[in-house]
Amino acid sequence: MSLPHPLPEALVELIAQRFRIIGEPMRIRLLDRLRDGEASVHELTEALDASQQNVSKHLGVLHGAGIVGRRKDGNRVLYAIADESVLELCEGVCGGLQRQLSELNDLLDGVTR
Amino acid sequence: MSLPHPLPEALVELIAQRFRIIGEPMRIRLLDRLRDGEASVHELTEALDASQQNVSKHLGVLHGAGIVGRRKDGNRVLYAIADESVLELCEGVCGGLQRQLSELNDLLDGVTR
DNA sequence: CAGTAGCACAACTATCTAGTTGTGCAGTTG
DNA sequence: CAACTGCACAACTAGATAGTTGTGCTACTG
Repeated sequence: MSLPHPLPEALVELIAQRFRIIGEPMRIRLLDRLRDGEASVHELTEALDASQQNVSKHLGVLHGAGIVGRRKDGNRVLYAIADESVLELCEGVCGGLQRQLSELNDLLDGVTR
Repeated sequence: MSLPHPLPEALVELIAQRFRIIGEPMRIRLLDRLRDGEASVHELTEALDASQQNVSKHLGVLHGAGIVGRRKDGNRVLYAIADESVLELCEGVCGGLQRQLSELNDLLDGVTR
C-alpha cells in the first residue's frame, strides 16, 4: 500500500477532483468511445448523439486534466486517451462492485437456505 | 483488460456514480481517518473538525454505497471501511498523477537543455 | 472570394448537492 | 425518571456545473 497516511490535504483535493472529473457519465462515454482510437469532436458528437458544444466542453475538461490528448488536423481537432490509468480506475470500480454483488449473493444464499 | 467494451449504459451510470461519491474531499478524509480503524461519528466529528450532522450525512452516503460498514454500540454508531478497493482507486489516482508529473518534468527538462 | 464546416468560448438556466440549522428518537447516566 | 449524549433525518440555502443557446474564429472548398 503506497497511499500516504495521513493523506496531505492537497492530495485529498487532487484525488477528489480527479474522481469528480470522471464521475460524469458523458465523460466516461467519451473515454469509452476513444478506446477505439483517436477521434474528432465531430465523430464523437455523432457517436454519442450529443451537441458539438457539449462534447467540446467535456473534452476540454478531460484535456485540462491531462486525461486526453489533442492535435489539430486542418479544421479538425483529434482527441485520444492520454492517460490509460483512468480506464484502470473504471476497472477497479467494476471489480469492487462485483465483489459487493457476490457478497450480497452470499447473503441471499444464506437466507434462502 | 477486463473492462467491457462498449460499456453498457447501466455500467456507465454505476461507474460515474461511484466516482462522484468519492469525488468529495470530506468523504476521502473520512476514509483516510477510518484507515486507522473503526470509529464513531463523534470521534470522526472531532478528528475532522466538522459538524456531527455533516459527518453523519457523508457517512450515510458512503454506507449506502457499501463503502463503509456500520454497527451500533449503545448510543454510539461505529463505522469502518467495508470496501478497501476504494483506497486502491485512490492509489490508482496517485499513480496516474505521478506519471503525469514525471512526463511534465521530462518536458521541462527538454526545454531547459 | 463567399459560403461552409469544425470547433471552442461566452452567457444563461435548471438541477444537484455540500454545508448548515433545526429537530426528535434511542440509549445512557446520576 | 429527568437530563444528557449521540446520531440520523428534514428543510433550507448557496454554489457548482451539466446542458443549451449563441457567437465568432480558423480552415477548407467550389
